[in-house]
Amino acid sequence: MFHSMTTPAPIARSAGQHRPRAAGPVYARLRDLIVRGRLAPGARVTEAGIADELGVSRTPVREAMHHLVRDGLLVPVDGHGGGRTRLAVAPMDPATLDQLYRIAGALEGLAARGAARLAARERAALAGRLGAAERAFRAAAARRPLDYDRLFERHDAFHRTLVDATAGPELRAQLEAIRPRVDRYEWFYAPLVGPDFGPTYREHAAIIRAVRSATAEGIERAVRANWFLGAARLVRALAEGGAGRPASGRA
Amino acid sequence: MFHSMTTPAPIARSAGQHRPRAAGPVYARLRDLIVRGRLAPGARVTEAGIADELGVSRTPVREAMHHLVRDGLLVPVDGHGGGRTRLAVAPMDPATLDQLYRIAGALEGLAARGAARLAARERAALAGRLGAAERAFRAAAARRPLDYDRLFERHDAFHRTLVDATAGPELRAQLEAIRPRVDRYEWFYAPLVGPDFGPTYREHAAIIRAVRSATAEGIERAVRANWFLGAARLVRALAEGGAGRPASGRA
DNA sequence: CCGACTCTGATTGTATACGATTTTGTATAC
DNA sequence: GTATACAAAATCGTATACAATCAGAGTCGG
Repeated sequence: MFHSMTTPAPIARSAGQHRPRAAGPVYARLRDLIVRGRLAPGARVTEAGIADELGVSRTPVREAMHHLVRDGLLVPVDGHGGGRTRLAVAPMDPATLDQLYRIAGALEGLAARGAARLAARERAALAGRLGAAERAFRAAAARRPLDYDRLFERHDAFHRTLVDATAGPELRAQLEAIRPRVDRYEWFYAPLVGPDFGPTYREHAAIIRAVRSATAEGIERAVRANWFLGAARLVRALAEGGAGRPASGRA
Repeated sequence: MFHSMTTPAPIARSAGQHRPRAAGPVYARLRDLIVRGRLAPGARVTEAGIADELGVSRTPVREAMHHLVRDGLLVPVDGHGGGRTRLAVAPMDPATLDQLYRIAGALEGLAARGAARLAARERAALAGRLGAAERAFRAAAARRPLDYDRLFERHDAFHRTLVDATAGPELRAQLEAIRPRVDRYEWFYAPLVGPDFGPTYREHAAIIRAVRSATAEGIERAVRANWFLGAARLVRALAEGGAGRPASGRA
């Protein structure tokens, strides 16, 4: 397993005899593996297998896997009637994508309403920061060849700027909870959408305008539109173009 | 600990020598303990303590506690800077309550939009079921003395009827994820609100009317209003009335 | 009397052993 | 050739042991 990984090396057994907390790194590693498609949808994942692969015992792996189940990146596989739970990488399908994006839109839209309660000075400052983030995103989108890592980072930064300025801790936590899955779809289908980011540019611009001067309802509408339309774009691209990025993992 | 529990007995060591899956029951038990206030906000929770109390080893308790952290019912206590995480029952405060209810409103509102896409016949049927659920809720609210367990069950049933008919699996999962915390606040502050459920009746009636004949926007607005106004009621009740239900747990 | 230091107890994180159940592979009968 | 029965491997859930670290009490010095 993980034949395509660039670093199949064991987990941080780096310095000294210290036994660093392994569950966190294991989780992060597994999550990224799934989000970036190195572990294909449907691939079965076993505790011992991952543990061997990463050079830790089953205990932290088990904890990480439970975490991933909670994230929706791993799902219990069919039979397990007895009480046993065999896990596999969650499948990807357009219906889930649509729901996920709508949820993200509803949550981020709810957060963004808070921008209307900001003082005029702060609203302007936020709009300015969003403009800067958007410019950075466009710059990344203009580079050739496309650097997807950078592009995703810039795109995330735009939304993070908005959320950090408007959402409370609970809302932020909710958004963080679904982000791995959203990122997974984004990463997977990106080649189908790009390199034409025109609609995204326009929707982001509308968000910035709304943050600058619209009512709470207007801001929320703009944010939701971005997510809802993004979902529609991806679903359509999927229906037309077929499979997305070739998964280097194995099924 | 758990002096006030009615059944401090060990977990299901009931039949045969079978070792039943313990993590699930441990989670459910701990969650209910917190939701119903038997474990007071701020109370520290240790793995070994719970394990002894419930007659299982630390392993399933550990799993359950991680689950509860994810639910937001347990939080890492102050320092934990090193890499160690001591856990305590999450505190309760009006700001969190407000955010939680707004999130629930946004999600359930998003779900309820789906009612507008239903066939006329099914919309009417859903409105009928909601009406029945609402009548059951009012009946429970009219009983004296108030049976909170029954009241909560009926109230949940109303919302569940709506969500089950309109939300996809992802959205339902999101709502389930925040429900324990919502229930916790609901349970804790109920004595402050009741027995005057007039506003709740009116808001539920508005939801039913909207489901019967309004647009997606109208339905969503009605659902949101119920949650947003509910949050406002609880926050206000808290500000006026002071502490809610006396916690029988220890701090 | 107050502050810094040390030591001990408590608590978490990880590793490993064991039992139980499911799944898979093989051989045999029809 | 197919299906069934049995055996063997695999995998999960739990328990327990051990190591490392942190919090707090107690003590000593100023």
